[in-house]
Amino acid sequence: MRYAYDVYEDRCPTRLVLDRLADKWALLILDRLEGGPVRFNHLRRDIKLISQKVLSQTLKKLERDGLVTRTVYPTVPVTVEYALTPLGRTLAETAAALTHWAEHNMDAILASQAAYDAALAER
Amino acid sequence: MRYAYDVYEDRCPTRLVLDRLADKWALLILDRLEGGPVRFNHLRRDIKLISQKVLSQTLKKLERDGLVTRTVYPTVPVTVEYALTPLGRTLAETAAALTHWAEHNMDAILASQAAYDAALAER
DNA sequence: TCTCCTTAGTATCCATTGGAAACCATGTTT
DNA sequence: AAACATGGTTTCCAATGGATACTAAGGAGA
Repeated sequence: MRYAYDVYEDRCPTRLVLDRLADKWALLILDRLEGGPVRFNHLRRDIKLISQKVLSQTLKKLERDGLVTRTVYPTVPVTVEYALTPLGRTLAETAAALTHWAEHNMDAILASQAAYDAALAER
Repeated sequence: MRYAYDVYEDRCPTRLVLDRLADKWALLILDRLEGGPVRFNHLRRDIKLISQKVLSQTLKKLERDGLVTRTVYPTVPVTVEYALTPLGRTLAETAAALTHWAEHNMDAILASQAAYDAALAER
């Protein structure tokens, strides 16, 4: 069985989506939201070195795609909570697989990079 | 059980790896190589609209990370074949999950985007 | 022979993106 | 009054991305 969409085709909207998902920050945010709703500055503190601009932009895109909801509570100062939608949750599982793969296979990759660089320097 | 690495930490090398994997083109290339070795120009034709520069750069990074091998055959003109390493194959499965997710959930995302944009225009 | 085609890239240029830092409004605490 | 919290936007510069043209080596066709 085949899908109606094909990521290998330019013009295919999946390209736009893949472009969105294949983003370091988007993956980390989705991963981080899996445990439940999180506030803006909380995300900012958890995901080290993400800038406010990029966090804000990325959340806006994820909200537009229907992966994340944004809820404002009229406290003082205002509280804004981000949470996964059901659709977002299905993606977060896939995203988690990627981040876990990275954590899991880090040693092999570092070793390969060292060997590659050494071989290059030798020439 | 916990890993020795944590993607949420800056300084953690997994950040660099996630940065590499969280790339539209890298995912598409890994996905494409799952079926077996493929030549440079074949990849270029298959992955529509990828530029030669980006394809070349991405393959080089994947090779450095030990995910892809590059084999040169002294034919005329020269043939260069790219293939997944065993490590690369484990990642390709995860990458495939992402591209398939995109193909599978495209309609829901397009609908969400349309609703979001309509609500924005209304205001 | 001259020109075009193939291979797998590199080189160059410009536009878009990314990140660092400053700034904003609002209101509480010190 | 000054500092801190909230959740952002704005500004600026450096880095990245993509389009295009170019390279070298050799084969095929005119």
